Amino acid sequence: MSVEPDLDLNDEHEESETAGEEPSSEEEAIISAKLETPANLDESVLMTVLYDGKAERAVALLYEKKSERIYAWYDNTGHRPYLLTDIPTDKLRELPEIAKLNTIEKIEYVKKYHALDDKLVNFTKVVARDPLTIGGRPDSLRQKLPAAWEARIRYANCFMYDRGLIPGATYKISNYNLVPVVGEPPADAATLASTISGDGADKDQVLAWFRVLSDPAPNFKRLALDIEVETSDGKVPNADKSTERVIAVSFYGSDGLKRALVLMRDETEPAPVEDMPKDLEIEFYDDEAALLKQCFKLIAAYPVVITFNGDNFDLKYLYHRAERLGIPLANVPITLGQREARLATGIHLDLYQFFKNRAIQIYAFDGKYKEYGLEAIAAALLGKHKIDLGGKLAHELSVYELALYCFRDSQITFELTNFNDSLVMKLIIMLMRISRTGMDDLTRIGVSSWIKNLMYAMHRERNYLIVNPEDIAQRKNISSTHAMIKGKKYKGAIVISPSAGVYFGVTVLDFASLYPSILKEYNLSYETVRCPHPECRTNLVPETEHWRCTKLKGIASQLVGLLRDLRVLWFKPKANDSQLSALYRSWYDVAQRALKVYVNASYGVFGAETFPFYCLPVAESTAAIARFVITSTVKRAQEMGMKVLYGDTDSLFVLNPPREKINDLVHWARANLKVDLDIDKQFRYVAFSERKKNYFGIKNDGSVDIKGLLGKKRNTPPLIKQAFQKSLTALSAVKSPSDFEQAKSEVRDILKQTVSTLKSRNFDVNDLAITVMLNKNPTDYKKNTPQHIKAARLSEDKTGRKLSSGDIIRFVKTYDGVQPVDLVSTSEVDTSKYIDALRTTFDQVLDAIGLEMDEVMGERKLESFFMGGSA
DNA sequence: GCGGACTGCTTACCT
DNA sequence: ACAGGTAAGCAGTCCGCG
Repeated sequence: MSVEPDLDLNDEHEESETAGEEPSSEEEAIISAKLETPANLDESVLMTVLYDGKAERAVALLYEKKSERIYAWYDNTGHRPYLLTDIPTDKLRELPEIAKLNTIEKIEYVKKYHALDDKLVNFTKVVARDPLTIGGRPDSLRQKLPAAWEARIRYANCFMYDRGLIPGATYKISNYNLVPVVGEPPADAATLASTISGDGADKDQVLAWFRVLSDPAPNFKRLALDIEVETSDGKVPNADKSTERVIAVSFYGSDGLKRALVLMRDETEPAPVEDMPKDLEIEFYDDEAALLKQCFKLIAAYPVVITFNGDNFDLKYLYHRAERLGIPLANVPITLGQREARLATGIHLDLYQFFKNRAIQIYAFDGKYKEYGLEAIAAALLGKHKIDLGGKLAHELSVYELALYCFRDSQITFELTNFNDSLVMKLIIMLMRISRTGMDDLTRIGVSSWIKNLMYAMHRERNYLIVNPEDIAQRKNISSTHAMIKGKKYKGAIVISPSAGVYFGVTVLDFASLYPSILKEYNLSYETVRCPHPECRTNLVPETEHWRCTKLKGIASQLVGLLRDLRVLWFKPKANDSQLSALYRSWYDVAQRALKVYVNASYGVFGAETFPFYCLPVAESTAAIARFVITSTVKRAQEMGMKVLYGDTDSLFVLNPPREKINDLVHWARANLKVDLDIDKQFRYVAFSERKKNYFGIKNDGSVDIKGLLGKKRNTPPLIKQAFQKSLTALSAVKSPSDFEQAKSEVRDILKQTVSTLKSRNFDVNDLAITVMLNKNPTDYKKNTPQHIKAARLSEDKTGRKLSSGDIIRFVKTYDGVQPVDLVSTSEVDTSKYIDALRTTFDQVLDAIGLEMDEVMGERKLESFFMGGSA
């Protein structure tokens, strides 16, 4: 059995400003004829669910573990798209626009729990034959009805939620039916499930989570690919036009495939390069179309294909190039959507999209990479690099050099999914399960959509109405605090001002996942903050006029609480449990990391208008309670005779606290504030200037923690950074107050040395480069022209290469403004600007250790260096 | 015409 | 398109100054 490919116009098109709108999804649902639809299938991972317009049915893509292939399962339950409305069925049938529609299959009453009003409500459910009848066209039902609910959910997702399908989990096909494969939960999980369910969660539900998250993922068969394109005019190749030839395509497969396809251009007798990997197979082609056909054959042979920016470049380019060369579309496994390149034969994973996700960058990888290029990410996570062409372009290489260059990119792209025991693949699978999101979507959408998807699924599971964003806004678009920052909607966290100085023996306490704990313990959710019950109105959140429900447990509160508890009480301890095999430990570690990513974002989304459950009072209450928690704890600590030096949001820096007092404080916080206070770390000493978010601390083992200081910022020139690093090394040797004189004198020497380097111009301009990232395209800076934009424009003029958002600018300050670092000579450098920068960078350290710059530099004021250096 | 006070823009950071 | 808070540098504006 096979299915014709078809373009499905699904739903969700216009009204892009509407919160809760799906990203355009129509084009996604192109299913190829190439996938088999077997009657029976062994254990398989549910990869994604799509809608097949031709078949008019949802289709699940499954990765069978045994055969390592993708199969399709078509819905055989007769599920259909629908929406809800409050118009009674008989009235609805009389409406002319309904009467004349022949794609409506059924109109019936359903009861839904309306959480905002805490009551069961009757709705009319309009079931249609296809998603476009519901939404996605100007004349769709959702546009015609005065009010509609659940009409904006992509059909494939709607189907998934109604069927309770969990992407990433294990299923099989048995006599054409899709059935979950459920493992037994670990024996000791039952006890814990009772504990967690004590908070209002259903015990079976907790056990279901255990089963799903504990099930290890297979090691997916996959193929990484990368292409190189000729660039005759020196411009970046345009993937929408594909006018230039594809000169190389390389592959790296999990099965050991290492191959490069290279186009023969002028060379007749290619000369191999020295250090060619022995197992790299190179195939030469005279005909570009033949090369592409071979490329497509390989792509089609793998269930998962990995690229780095394939959505916007590699696969897009290949598609349009194939079109241009007249390759029949039936031989091209790629289909292009609005925002992604899809494969008819499997799943396309674009790692660029995944790593660019802020939540992944910050929480999963601790901010180890700061730029989103392949080179930067591979360097940070793998310690591997692209081949340095030293300014040459790919098409200027010999065919062997080109093969090697291209191949290295495929290799590191693959390794990004393979390092650390395939951490990235596992993380993706785990996040798919938690967020109820297919692999294709998960890697392309942000956390707010991950959370939205799970929330929708939970609403359907419990027969809650999925309310419209307007329903929430109408009832509670109200704020009662003022943000510190202009343009922000409400007041956030508290930062305690430190007093300048060096403090020996500092313990840092912090509240364990404070915001999620507050959502859980204080019953915060869109329906429980400012709930409809008059009797709850006195249960006020401090500093606000919001009240919290005393009668019912909020759905978001419960969900966040459940995920938090699973992480803290189960997966985190199990990840460190030496009783368990290494395999399970590492899997549990992935689980706890994925849960952390998810749970950490769960507060912020309530303050984001784009989140369909956007509810300012929830975000505001969370922040207000967090302020209450930290201020009360500080007060309590002071009453107990402890000195609190500093604190930021959820942390307290305490001077030499006795162990018993800490224990008392921890118990007090649990009992009175319902939050867990932990010992985070211990410093031999901490040095504060009086700036907030700005200090350094030396741990007992001599390691250094630097926070917020200019010396660690990316836009500080290397010369100054190095001086700063050296000074901190000197300071890290300080063991007691009496060691300070020595360290101070070293800092003094470093500073003098640096000033003299600047003054004598005995530097490399690269060491003076200020590195800044473009957050917009250079043409989009309308309000003013910052220095890095001036430099960027100069650079564009000179090289002819357009710079764009995400690019890095390196520039140097000169006597008449700025210059890109590549275009500047030593004599143009305005050294006084750098002495100023050195001063501000060191002021932050010197303020803390009780020195002054002028004092450090001796009698001669810095200005005199400046006079001597310039003019 | 010029400098100081001010505001706003921009980036990078912290939690 | 998860949030707000802080530091810093620079661009641009307004005002006063006989």
